Amino acid sequence: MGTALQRTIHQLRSEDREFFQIAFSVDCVIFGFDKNELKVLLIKSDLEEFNNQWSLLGDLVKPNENLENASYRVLKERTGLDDVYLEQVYTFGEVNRHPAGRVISTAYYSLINIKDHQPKFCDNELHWHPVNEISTLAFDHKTILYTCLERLQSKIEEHPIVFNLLPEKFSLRELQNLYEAILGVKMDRRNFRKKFFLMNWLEDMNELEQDVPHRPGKLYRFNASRFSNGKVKSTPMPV
Amino acid sequence: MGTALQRTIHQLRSEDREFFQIAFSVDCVIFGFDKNELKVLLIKSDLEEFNNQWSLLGDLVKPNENLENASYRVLKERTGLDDVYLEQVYTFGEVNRHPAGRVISTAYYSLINIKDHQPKFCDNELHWHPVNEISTLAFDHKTILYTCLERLQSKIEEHPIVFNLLPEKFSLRELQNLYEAILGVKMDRRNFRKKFFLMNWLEDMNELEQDVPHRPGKLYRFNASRFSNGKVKSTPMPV
DNA sequence: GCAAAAGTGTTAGGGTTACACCCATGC
DNA sequence: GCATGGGTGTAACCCTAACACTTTTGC
Repeated sequence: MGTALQRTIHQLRSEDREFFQIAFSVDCVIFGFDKNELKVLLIKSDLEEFNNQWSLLGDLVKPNENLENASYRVLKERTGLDDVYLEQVYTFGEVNRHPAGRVISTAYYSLINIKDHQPKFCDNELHWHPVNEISTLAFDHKTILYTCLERLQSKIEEHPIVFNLLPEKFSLRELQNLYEAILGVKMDRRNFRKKFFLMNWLEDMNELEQDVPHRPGKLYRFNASRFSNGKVKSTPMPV
Repeated sequence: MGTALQRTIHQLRSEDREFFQIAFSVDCVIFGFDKNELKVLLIKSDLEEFNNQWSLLGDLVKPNENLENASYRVLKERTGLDDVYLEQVYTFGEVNRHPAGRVISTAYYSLINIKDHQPKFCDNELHWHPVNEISTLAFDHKTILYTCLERLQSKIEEHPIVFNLLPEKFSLRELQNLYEAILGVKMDRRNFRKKFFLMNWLEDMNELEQDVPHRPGKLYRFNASRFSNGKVKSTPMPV
């Protein structure tokens, strides 16, 4: 199956060990939202050490490629998407975190809209897993996943990034379901609506949901110009 | 001056370029507090490319050393201190950030108490610089410094870490001056006292300041047990 | 008409902010 | 006694959280 450098980092086998002094990789926690669940895109590991466990998508960083570009490349190769939201979270550098040798890895998370892009990779070894139902992952990927999830949770409290997980037009109910899925809490519907309208992040499309078995809700889209005009609340603690 | 691997990463010269495919380093933003100013510990760069500019303290990560240990080692070698507060912030991986070749670097910041430890390194090329008076630094170290400062600013809003910058016993005035120096804002004295006593992080030592030309203030120390018992306020946004 | 979710306002409580006077000490 | 900063309380405001009924649509 080619040389070590032709494999993705998580396919490297113990017999590749001689190639490494310190290798450097990126791992992408690719979040999606579907059926009211937060999901993460995983790939089957073919390392014997990890016996068919699932792992995050990652790859070695090339000598002439910066970290963010490496993450975009992984995303592009695996999902066909560019122009996605991407944020660096943390770098994992434990000596024995990879069985094939020393691999330091920087974790990024990205937010993509499953509905518009799922067909592009439904036929390979990738799979969307509900974040809540994941018990084990290969390597230290469970730690990486939860570190990224915590970052996402705190990020959405002040920044309008969840829109990257939704179709262009969405109802307030969908938006609230998404917040509830990410934060793992239930929220009050009236307060949620009030807060979002106060934030001034939404633009009313003057359209209604279609094909719902109940009163249809209004559709909105994220209005980036309103956000860049508006100020993000900052609380200059501690007093 | 020895081989490339014997030099610290920021002393590497262009003629060392051949050694690199990708090298990996840590950079430490070492914060201190003195004379009501937030300071950072810097070292003179001897790269000709950077013509005597100041730079952060850093070093290459060894193949059998994890990232945090590498940071502790830099701190120990340079300041004689271990057991300091240390937090990873961000990894900087631009292709051309180091003139000697490709160096990816993970930034950590640490908080140390200048007053108790300054004598240990007053005689070498290290110097404490007021953060507010820094105009340029070697490499991308100014970006690294400000990234770490922003992390510190948000961190102290919810976590009791500033005590690492103070002597064991301190007055509320000193504590407030420290918060003001880090956050770059003025705060109301009465509200500051009220909030801190509510937080329940402080233990009254029943001692007073000495040798001050005015009414002496009470001395306190941080009470870790109170903190671990107490809950940190969390605001489950966005609603 | 019935089920299901959309849409809508008010109130109480808690936290934050703004603000002024007396007190203790050194000189 | 005077200069300096320590120590203290209250009131207004804002934000958050809790809470129930009517409306619209599909079936």
